[in-house]
Amino acid sequence: MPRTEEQFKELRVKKRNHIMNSALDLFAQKGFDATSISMIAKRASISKGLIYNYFNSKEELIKAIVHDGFEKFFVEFDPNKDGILTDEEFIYFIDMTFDIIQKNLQFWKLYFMVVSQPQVMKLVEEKLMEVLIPFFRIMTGFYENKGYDNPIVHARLFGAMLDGISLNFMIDPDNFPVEETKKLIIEKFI
Amino acid sequence: MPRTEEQFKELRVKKRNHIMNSALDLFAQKGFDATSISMIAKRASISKGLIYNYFNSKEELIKAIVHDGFEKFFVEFDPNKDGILTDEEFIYFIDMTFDIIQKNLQFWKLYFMVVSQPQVMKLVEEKLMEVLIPFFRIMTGFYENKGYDNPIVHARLFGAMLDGISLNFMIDPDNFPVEETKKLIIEKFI
Amino acid sequence: MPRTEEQFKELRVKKRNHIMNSALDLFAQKGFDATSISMIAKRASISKGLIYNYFNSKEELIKAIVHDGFEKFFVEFDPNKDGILTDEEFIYFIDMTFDIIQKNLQFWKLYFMVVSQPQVMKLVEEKLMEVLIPFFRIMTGFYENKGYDNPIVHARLFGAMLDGISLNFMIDPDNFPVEETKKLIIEKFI
Amino acid sequence: MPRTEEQFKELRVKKRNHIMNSALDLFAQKGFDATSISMIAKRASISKGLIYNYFNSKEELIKAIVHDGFEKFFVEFDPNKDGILTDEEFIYFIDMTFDIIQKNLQFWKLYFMVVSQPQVMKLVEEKLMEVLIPFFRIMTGFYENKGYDNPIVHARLFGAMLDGISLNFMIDPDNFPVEETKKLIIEKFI
DNA sequence: TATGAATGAGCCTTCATTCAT
DNA sequence: GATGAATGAAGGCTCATTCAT
Repeated sequence: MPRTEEQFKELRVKKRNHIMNSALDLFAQKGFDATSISMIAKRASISKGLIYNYFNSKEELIKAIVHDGFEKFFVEFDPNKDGILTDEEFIYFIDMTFDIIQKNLQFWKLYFMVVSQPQVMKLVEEKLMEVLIPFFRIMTGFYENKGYDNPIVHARLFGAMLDGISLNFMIDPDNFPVEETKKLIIEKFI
Repeated sequence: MPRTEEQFKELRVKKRNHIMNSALDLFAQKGFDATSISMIAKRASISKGLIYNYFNSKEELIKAIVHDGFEKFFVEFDPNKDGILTDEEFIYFIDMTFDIIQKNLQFWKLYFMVVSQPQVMKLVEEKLMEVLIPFFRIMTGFYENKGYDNPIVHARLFGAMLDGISLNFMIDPDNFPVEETKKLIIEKFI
Repeated sequence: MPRTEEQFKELRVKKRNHIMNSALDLFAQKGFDATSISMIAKRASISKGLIYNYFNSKEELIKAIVHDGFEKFFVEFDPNKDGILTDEEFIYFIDMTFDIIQKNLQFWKLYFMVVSQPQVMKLVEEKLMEVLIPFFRIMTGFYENKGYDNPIVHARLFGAMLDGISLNFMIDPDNFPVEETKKLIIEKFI
Repeated sequence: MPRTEEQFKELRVKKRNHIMNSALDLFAQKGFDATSISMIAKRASISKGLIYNYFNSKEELIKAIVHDGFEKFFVEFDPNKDGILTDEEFIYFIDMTFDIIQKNLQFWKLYFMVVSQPQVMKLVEEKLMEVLIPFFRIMTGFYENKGYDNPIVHARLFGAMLDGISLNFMIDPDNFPVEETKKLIIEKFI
């Protein structure tokens, strides 16, 4: 009894995700260059060759991981999709951000790795901008609506601070004072 | 008749620095793994082998670069070395920080590369802490003296923000609104 | 459709032996250090990289060769496996020894190379002892049964002489008076 | 006050010997390839360059060591230089041999290393023969005078046994039953 | 005579990628 | 779709030897 095309496709998607997750774990733990295709294959319990059935190269693989990760992040940001952030949404967003980072620690480790390694950054620059530009637009709008005279600088500082916090949180997640930091951010940036 | 010991020593120090500078350029530009010893040799206009006359391994080389860089940074921080930061010193420090980053862009690229690549981070973790711990102690003291009730969280947030700003500045130095950001930081964090 | 596990295994065993034989030839002919992985690959008509698919390092490779060789030797010694050597078995053993050396000249060259190169000896010391200790036990038993008062010294002298003969035979096999030497040994050591 | 030419020459000879001794130690301990010129220089407390002032190459150096060692051995063998060995001289020779080996353990380690490494053997083959041929001539003469019908085989077996004993002694000098072995040799080979 | 910086060839090893099965 | 043997380029590193001083 042959499977339907649908079933095949679903299987492929599942396996593809499985490979990406295995790779993400290793990339985040060891770095891009220090992770070999062999290691990924072993971790995913498949053969080396099969990886090339799903991704054309190691670079395509990390590209796919980063793209996917940002796609997910994008969906969770700006809840009602109107491009406008109210104070309540802003607070909710801060909450969400820590939540997302905590749940996807691996991915954010990868993110910083990518950002600080030019050779890898090139691969994902475009996708990154696709996410960051709307983010800055919304944040700038938020400060504009508050009537600040330099909303762009505010937005950039806020973005930078978020990067910094993520970085620090990621380096030592267990000792980071999450709740108190949230409060302080809200106090200072709203 | 051989050179005097003095002559040899001077030669070594000079050449060592030359190698470190060449390596820093490439590490910052391409990343640690993507930079080969061959490339460093070519950039420094010396033979591959000579590098190993000055550094036992590629890892030792990056270690030396990071150590050196932090040593310099350490000297410029806390101007009067009393471990106490006044408001004026704080403002001066913000100024200095941007200055230092601007002048040593390469080094700070390297710094983020190091922090976000576990395999490299291990090599310099100790030295890094040697610099960061006093920094946090002083910052915590600063907020304590201001009578805030959670000086540690303030200090961490400030540190994180500084990381984030450096990172953003570093990625796109030409379009970063330096002066306005400085003002905003002072306004928000003093 | 991939090969069956069976097919892969057979392939591996065959290729592994092929590599070991190629390596043995060269090690025996040129010495361990003077034989490069490149040379072995060329002799085996495979790529350098493939050798590392079968052996983790050059050291592992020589280790495997020595282990294998001794394993074979061990099987041919002490024919009826009772741990006791009769006069007839002793004579047979002398015969066998020359035979084995003659047939595995390469391997015995390697053996002396190994024994006299500390850095290589370390690698195979354990395996060597695994073979030599039972050999000495049996030889000591042989002289004990003859009622000699210093069977251990007899056994050692016999072993030493065998080493020496092998060494001399190996250096110039064509001019070595095999048959007459056998007779003389039997005459002197029985 | 300039030194006389004589004094210069003596100094050169002394330094040359010093280098050779340092090198011998290391060659015997680590093997020829595993010993670098740098290590020899360090052990001799001189510069790398100076070694090349005394020896044209690493190969020349080991050659000189082996030549020198055999020269010394040759002098101590056949005490009265008449080319004839009496029973007493033979016994004395056995004694001497163990003595010499014990006193020059390093050198004899080197000897076996050399013999079993074709690449090195080539370098000293000629010199070796220069010593071995007279040795065999004398030993053959010894057995001829005793009226044996195969004096050459006797001589070769004796030589081989001496090699074997030296090898075994060298591998584990502390546990070798020197005195008893001497007795046994005399008993069996005279 | 003596030094050690400098070279460059060559070594061991790794790994992304291909391909026959 | 799936396997893993096989390749080949490149990387880090060592070391005999040379040479300016």
